[in-house]
Amino acid sequence: MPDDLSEQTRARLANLARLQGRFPSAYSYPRSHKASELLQLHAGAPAGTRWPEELVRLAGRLMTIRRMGGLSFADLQDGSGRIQLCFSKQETAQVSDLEAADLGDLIGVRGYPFVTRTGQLSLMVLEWTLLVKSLHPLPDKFHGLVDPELRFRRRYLDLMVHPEVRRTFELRSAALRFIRRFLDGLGFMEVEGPTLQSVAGGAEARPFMTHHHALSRDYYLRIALELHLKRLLVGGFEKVYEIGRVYRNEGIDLTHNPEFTMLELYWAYVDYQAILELVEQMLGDLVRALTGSSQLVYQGTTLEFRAPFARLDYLQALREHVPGLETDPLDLGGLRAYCDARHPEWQVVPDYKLLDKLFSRYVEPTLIQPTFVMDHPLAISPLARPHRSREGVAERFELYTHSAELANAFSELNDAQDQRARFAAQVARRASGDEEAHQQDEDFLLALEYGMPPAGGLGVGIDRLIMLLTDQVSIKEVLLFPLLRPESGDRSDESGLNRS
RNA sequence: GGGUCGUUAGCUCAGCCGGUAGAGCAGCUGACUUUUAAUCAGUAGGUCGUAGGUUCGAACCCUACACGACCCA
Repeated sequence: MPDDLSEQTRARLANLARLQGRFPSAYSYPRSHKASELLQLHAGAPAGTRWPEELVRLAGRLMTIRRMGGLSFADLQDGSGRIQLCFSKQETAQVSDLEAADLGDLIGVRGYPFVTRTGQLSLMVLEWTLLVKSLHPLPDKFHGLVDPELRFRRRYLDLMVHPEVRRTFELRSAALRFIRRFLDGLGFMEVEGPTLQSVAGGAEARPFMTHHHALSRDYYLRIALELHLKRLLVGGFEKVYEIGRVYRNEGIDLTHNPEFTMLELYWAYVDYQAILELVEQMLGDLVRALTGSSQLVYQGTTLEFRAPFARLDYLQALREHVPGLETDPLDLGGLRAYCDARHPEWQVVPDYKLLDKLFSRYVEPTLIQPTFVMDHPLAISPLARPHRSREGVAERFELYTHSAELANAFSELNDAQDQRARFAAQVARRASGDEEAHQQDEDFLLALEYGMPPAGGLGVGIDRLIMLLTDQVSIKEVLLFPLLRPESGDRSDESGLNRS
């Protein structure tokens, strides 16, 4: 045995050696019930009841043991919940083996249900077996795992000891399942675009770069799903969606993780009004499916998801909320002058980004209840179609809730020549140092030149949506494995088991 | 990128004005047949994030770095 093993691991290995002869290594353990099923089965039975004929088998992790000489109680946790086990010298010869059991061990038990004096449904164990030894102590059984860094680095421990964390991810899964079912029900087809792309387009963001050795060239990880889904519209698929990871090379904070999940959908022969109605219905139904009502409480604020959601014109909102703004927001010169006077700290911000700056600063904080912000300036909507009856704006909307953007949609630009001109403007921005501006994507333009049907499209940040649904403030709480820097220094792990 | 705070036993945390390290849980030994944060008695366990510096003496003061949390850009 290596010397650098912790005292606790050493004790567990000794216990393992003691049990190994008695319990052959298990490859399976047929279970008759899950913990919660058994609890439900006998819910409400009076204290003292026993079902000695009813032999059941459970398997799970030993979370606590309370030894009292000839009688011991323990809690067994499986995927469904926890149930109390009882080991009595009168009922099983294996009480002494229990001395070599450690918290965290996975065990299988056979026994019969009964209700204790205090009314707790428990399993009287007649026979138990070790399925695998846990070589490390569990986190504090009362306080759990508090250190956020440890929680994310060893998410398995977090999940093991915090049922509410488990519930967050179950809810995430349920929400995604709901969305897929909803879209499938409308006749949408789920597709998968490439994550390795020679041009990373569809959004304004810095991409990650990687290298393909056999092809001897660099590729980007995708920053959006958009441009390939639109190629599918050209190809004749009329209702497609993708739920997938995108990667953006930017900082990490409460609402940003470098990889996150987007939903994008494209629907041929409709405009953004149809998409708006779809969003309204999908989110309304989703909230109802998960909470049982049209309301959601997020950070103490009750959000009402009953249709119709509020509508707010983008330019109108700027005029109303930006103090002292006299000029037309579309007049970039006037905007520059205003900002120079009022926000000198934005002098390095390019003119075309001032709209967004002002919107974030003055309008977003007011958008608490679900609100569709309508018809954004064309200058900040390079993939959206110009508004059919208004100058300078696009047929576009974003849905805001609790001051956060949840969805972004437009009538998709399908004029190849206009798109080419928009890209050219983006490339000029790039040349002037804006690393987030779009790159020219000739391959995409070629597709557009074959003719993409008029269409509505939608993007939804799934992680932000899940945060809202699970009342979480940090995106790390809705990602199973958020990105962290590698731990510093020579990480000779505390068990030494991974080293030889 | 800037600022603030944090990092002490496997986990959760104390540690005063700088005087040489503490508790609870977990572990180990023992008692205990209705406990459920079991209880009781005993016991072992520490590169105090890392590297420097100041000092007779540093977990504590100073500097740099690493990782994390929060705030700002």
